[in-house]
Order: sequence, then structure tokens, then C-alpha cells
Amino acid sequence: MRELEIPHRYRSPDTRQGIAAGGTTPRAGMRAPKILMSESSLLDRQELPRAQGGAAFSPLYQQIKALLLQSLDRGEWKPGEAIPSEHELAARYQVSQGTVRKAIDELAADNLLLRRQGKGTFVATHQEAKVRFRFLRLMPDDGKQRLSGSRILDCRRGKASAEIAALLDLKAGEGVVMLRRLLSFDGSPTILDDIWLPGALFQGLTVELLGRNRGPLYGLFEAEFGISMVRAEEKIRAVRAGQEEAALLNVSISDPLLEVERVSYTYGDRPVEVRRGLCLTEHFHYRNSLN
Amino acid sequence: MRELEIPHRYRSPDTRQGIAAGGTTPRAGMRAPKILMSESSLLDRQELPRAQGGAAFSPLYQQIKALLLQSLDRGEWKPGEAIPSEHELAARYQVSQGTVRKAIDELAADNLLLRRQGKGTFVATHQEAKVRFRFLRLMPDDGKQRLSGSRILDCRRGKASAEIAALLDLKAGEGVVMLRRLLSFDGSPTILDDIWLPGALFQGLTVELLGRNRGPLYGLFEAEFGISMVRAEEKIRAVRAGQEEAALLNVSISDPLLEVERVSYTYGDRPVEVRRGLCLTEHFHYRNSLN
DNA sequence: TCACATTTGTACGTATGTATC
DNA sequence: TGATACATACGTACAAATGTG
Repeated sequence: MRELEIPHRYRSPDTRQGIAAGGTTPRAGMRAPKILMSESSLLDRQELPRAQGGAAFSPLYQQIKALLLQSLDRGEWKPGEAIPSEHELAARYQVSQGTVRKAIDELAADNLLLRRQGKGTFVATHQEAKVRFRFLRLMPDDGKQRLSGSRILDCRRGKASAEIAALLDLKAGEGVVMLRRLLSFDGSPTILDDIWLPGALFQGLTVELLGRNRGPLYGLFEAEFGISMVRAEEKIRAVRAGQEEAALLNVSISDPLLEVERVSYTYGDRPVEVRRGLCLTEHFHYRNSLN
Repeated sequence: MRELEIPHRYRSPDTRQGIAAGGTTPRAGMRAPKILMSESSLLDRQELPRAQGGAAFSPLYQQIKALLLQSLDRGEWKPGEAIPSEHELAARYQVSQGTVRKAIDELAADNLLLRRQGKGTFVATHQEAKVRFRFLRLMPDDGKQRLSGSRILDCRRGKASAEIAALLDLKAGEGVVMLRRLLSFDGSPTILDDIWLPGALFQGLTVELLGRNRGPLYGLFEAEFGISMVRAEEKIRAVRAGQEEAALLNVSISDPLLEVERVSYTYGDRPVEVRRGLCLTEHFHYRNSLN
């Protein structure tokens, strides 16, 4: 583990120990602890700048959350696997189970973890239908999800354009993998995706590997490259079909298409994918919930 | 309040009372407690059918959440107002503060309530910029939000079409208010909205009232009609501009437009608005976050 | 089928920190 | 300075779901 400090708030409530109840149970005064991470690291701290000029403090459970995030990021627990029990984590970090619980609660709310009563807490994976659904927003108008077939049209390596480099947080000219695929539903081509990935992170990515893959692309990324897509931002527009796109999607030039620009992030808000999808919305729609 | 029953789980942990610690603090055994709503009402219960054929049980905090929802729905606390403190609610419902806290946590997570440390917990209102932002997803490509001007083009009453009636959960032919408005940013028309509302709920809604309104439409609905928009579902497509729409949005016929179909819901998942927006996405985009 | 251990879920209580007025 | 309200942290006990012997 790492070096820990003691914050000057949420100290052990040792004032209790004299007054405290029956002596059979282990009391707070016996424990050593209260930890604080020495560096801020992945902490998604609030925007509030503390009045004091000093270090950035955060509640214990946020620190635990950050530690859990680090473990996830390092691949200590793989997608689909169970993480240690709350009890075990509490012992490991020397905090109460309730504190671990609150940390996990937030990670579960962010869909990074999945709790199952009686079984344990599991690392979210794109192999599950539920998760995949969260990232595939195009739905048939009649509501019935159809089988989707993916055809890889292209996969090659090159240098990032200035625009892509900026979005992926790369230096201009760094290597990227570019791939193009066509998703069909019931055999009719519906989504044309252009995808850019940082070359360094996706070394062995080839058409052959993609061809062998059944199931979602993000599932492959998890299994083969250890990269979990955790979050994405999309920008959606209505555009006109160009010549090439029209041909691939089997529509006329200038037909309206839904353009979906996506930047996907892994743990720690690091961008790892840029995607531009062109969708035929004659019989499909992009669904979204506001709340 | 209402009649309450005692569930056969989560009974008072009265086994403690003999063993329990110092006698100065109020013990669990003193309270009367443990409630269960006699009817299911607004409960958003899980899909799990209980093994037993009997009543539908739910955790206490879910019951409290349902009671809070009822109070919100009845307008006991108005948008922008503070609800009673956790302490007070705990006393009212005869449960612990922690249980009230968990109920409020969920309502806050759903954006129905807003917690402010040191001040209280407040009913969410569309008067706030933050909330408005959640429902206005069209953004300028450069990221800088501009002033939006709303011009009401039409407002009349009529009978619901079969389609609208179905979406609003009305009987075919029931009265609706239809209105059309044009939103402009920096003076350039960008969004053309057609809106349908249940006539019965929006009695005094007129062009004059709309004309006097500054601020968001949903704010007006809250203030004048006591109807809070809490959630919405959208379906998004790329379409071709028709003649009328093209003229109003100042584009050519057949230009691509983003169509956003929205159904909005108030407390208890009751649909209270259908909206069809046509958006110009030359310099704007619909933003969305996936997680 | 039953008993048991494990793991998450619910509920309670207490003490203290932090923000606000 | 004090009162109030939400936030954090600890601890305990029991319920419910799951898997195993």
C-alpha cells in the first residue's frame, strides 16, 4: 500500500472511551488508523477549493473510493470478477465496513461495480447485455432488439490527425489504429462507425482478431487489451450522407443521417477511443433518458 | 397520515435491551415503530415477485421514499422550498434519521431533491440553471451557451389525436393544449418545438400567459400549474426539413434536421407533456453522456 | 431437505465534523 | 458564539440471497 497521513478532521472519537458502554466490543480507541492519501491522484474532488492553502483533504470514503479505483485501473480485479468482500476491504484499509460500503456505493452508482446480494461485488463488464445496452443507444422503432451483425471494413495504423490527437490526449502525429465497421440489423446496414484508438494501447489489434470476435467490441478491448470503457461523451447532429457513406448504408446521397461523435474514457477519465457513427434513422432512433 | 402495518422482517432489535450499554440514551425498545404502507401506491417496486402470495413488502426507507414522493406530488412542499429536516421527518415517520437519510439520498440521486449542507434539503425546480441544463441538451459547437429567445408561434386547444392520446395516457379525443414555439440563439432560429399538454391540467394556459413568461417553460408549468417535470424519454432521428419548418428555421427544404421526440413525466411517472423538436445542427449539437 | 457460513442489505444508534445563518 | 442541518464515521444487530456440505 502507500504512505498515509492523518487528517485533522474525523479524528478517532476517543472522547468516548471513558464513558463508553460495555467493554466486550472492540472500541474505536483501540484502532490505530484514519488514513489519508498522500497524493491526490485520481481523486475526482469537488470543485470547492479549501479555504486553507494546504493539502487537499477528502472524506475517508472518497479516499477508499480512490484506492479502489486504482486497483481497478491496475487490473487487480478483472471485469466480471468479484472484488474482495466489504469486510475484507475494511480490514485491509483499516476503516469500518460502513465506510467501505459508501465508497462501493458510489462506484456502483457510476456503474463501475455491480453488487449482488449474497454473492459479492463484481467489476462491471461489457460482456453483459445490460452494460452493452447502456452504450448502444440506437433502437428499432418497434422496440424489439434485433440481432446485430458487425462487418469490419478496414483496420489500419497511421498517425493521429491534430483533431483526433487532441481528443485522445495524444501528441500530434502519435500512432493510432483506425478502423471502420458496418453494423447491420436483420441484415440491413444501419450504422457506419469510424473508430480511432491510441496505437500504443492496442498493439495486437488486427482485422483477424476483430474477425474472430463475437460479441461487443468493448468486450474484446477488455479481454485482449485490458482496457475498460467506463464512460463516454457524445455529440449528435443531423447530417447529409456523402457519396461513400451513402453507398455503404445503401441510401441516396444527401439523405439525412444521424451523426454520433463519441469520446470514450477509461478509469481516471483518460480518453481511449474516438468514434464517429453515421446512423440510418428511418426505422431506428437514438433513445435517451433525461433526469 | 395513513394506516400502517407491521412487517414480519426488520423487527425491533429488542434482544439488545437487556445487554445494552449505558442507560442514558433512548433505546430502541422504547419506540413503538416499524411501519409498512397498507397500499402499494407509487412504490417503484422491483420486478421481483415475492415467494409468498401475500402483501408486497419493501424496505422501510423505500416506504419513506414513497411517502416523501406523495408529499411532493401533493404539493406539500413546493419547488424551491426546503422540506423538513431529516430529524423532523424521522420523528414524523417514527424511524431513525439514517433511514430518512437513505430515502432522501435516493430522491436526491434522482434529482427530485437537492441537498445543501448546513441549509437543508430542497425541492428541485426548473428555475435553476442547473436543472434547466439537464433538459436542454442542444449546445453550441463552441461550448459557450448563448442567450435563448423564445417566440410563441401558436397556442390553441383541440382534441388529442390517437397517437398523442396514447403517449399522454388520455382517452382518444380528450382535450389537449397544442403550442408551437421557436427558440433562437443569438437571434438565429434554431429549434422549432411542437408541444402537446393535457388540457385538464393546463386550464389557464394562453398565449398571453406564455408571452409574459421569462425563463424556462417548465418553470412556468411549476409556478402556474403546479406541475413538475421530473423525467423525460427522448427519441432522436435525422429527418428532412419540410416546407413549413424550413421557412421557420430559415433553411432549405430537405435540409437535414435533428428531430427530438420527448415525453415528459411528473411524480409517479405520469406523462404530462409530449414534445417534438426540430433542431438545426449546423452550429449546434445534442450532447449526451453515457455511463 | 436442512443446517451453516458468507456476503450484501436494512435499520438503529452515537459522536463528531462542516457549512450556514 | 451558538443553533441548526447536512455529512462523515464508527459500531451493532438482524434480514435476505446464495452456495455448500
